[in-house]
Amino acid sequence: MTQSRPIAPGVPLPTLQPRPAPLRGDLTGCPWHDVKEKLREVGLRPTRQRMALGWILFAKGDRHVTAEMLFEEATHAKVPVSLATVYNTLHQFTEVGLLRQVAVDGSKAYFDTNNTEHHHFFIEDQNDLMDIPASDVVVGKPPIPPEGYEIARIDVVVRLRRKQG
Amino acid sequence: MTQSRPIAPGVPLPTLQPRPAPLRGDLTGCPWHDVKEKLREVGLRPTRQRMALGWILFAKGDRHVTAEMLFEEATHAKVPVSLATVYNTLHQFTEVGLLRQVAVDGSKAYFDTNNTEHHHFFIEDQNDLMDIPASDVVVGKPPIPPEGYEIARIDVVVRLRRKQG
DNA sequence: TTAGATGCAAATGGTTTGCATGCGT
DNA sequence: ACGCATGCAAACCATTTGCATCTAA
Repeated sequence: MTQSRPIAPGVPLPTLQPRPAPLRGDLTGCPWHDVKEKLREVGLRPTRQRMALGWILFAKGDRHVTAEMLFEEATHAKVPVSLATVYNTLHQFTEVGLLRQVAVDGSKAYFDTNNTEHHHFFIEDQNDLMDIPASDVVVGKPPIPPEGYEIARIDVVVRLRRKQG
Repeated sequence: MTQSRPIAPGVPLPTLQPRPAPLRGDLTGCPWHDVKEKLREVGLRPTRQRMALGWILFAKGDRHVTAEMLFEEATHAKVPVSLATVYNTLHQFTEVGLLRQVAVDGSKAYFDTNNTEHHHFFIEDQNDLMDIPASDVVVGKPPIPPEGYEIARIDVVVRLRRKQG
């Protein structure tokens, strides 16, 4: 990461009208249509590459990806996408709350498709991220922020190392 | 940050003999001698630039610095140091437990002179870090790591934003 | 004397940007 | 058609590295 782009705080929920009820009839279970709808809901035009990236990201359940990983997957999937677009898309998705950027400090930026309240294990030797069930880490009493500030988010990263290296 | 260097886990304490008793007589309170001793204790040769950087870092109480900040301070203090040496020194200090690298994900790496158990506020707009008193955030029950792994460290970053931007 | 430190500049590598071209609405 | 999206390549910037020169022990 090179420039300081604030990690999307909380969830700056959709600017567009949230569908009143998610009754999707026969579209249910069709990832492709789900992605299209997801994009519409947040006001992003469902272009070919956004659809493809969204499909890769959200079809397989919770994931932690770097730009490079996503780019590679897209390429393998024969989806023509440039790395710049992958970066753009990841950031746009993050801005609208579809993704969450995880601060592990490593050299790369990680994006998490799970935008619910939860924290992470980080395996240092492998640069590998995994979710910790929300129930498993309890942040006791949140600290009182200084005057004029409020808590945007609390990140907990539990760093793991191999037992007795 | 460009390459993935694992954040120094726990505190890989000194390789050298820890002084049996810190009875320092008239040296007490002299930051310069303290730094020299600190370096000796961890087995680092007290060179001119390490002394100077150590003095800048540790004389003023708890601090959070980036390589650039430390470099600038040293330069202002008329201490001839190259940026590369600042990086080297920061990492060496971190390896021996004199510093602690903080993962805020930002574009830069932060180093904290407070290596005791504590967590951080991070003010997103200002890229500013501050300590949270250890008592103020309670990580309830630490999560159970996967088989074969143990917890190296738990990092908690409380991200702050200005109230009602 | 000599292993370890330092400085400089060049290389690295993730990420961003500028601008011409493409595509969804 | 209009304007956002995309691709490419160059720019960026924090950090690292190679190597020749110094310096603490």
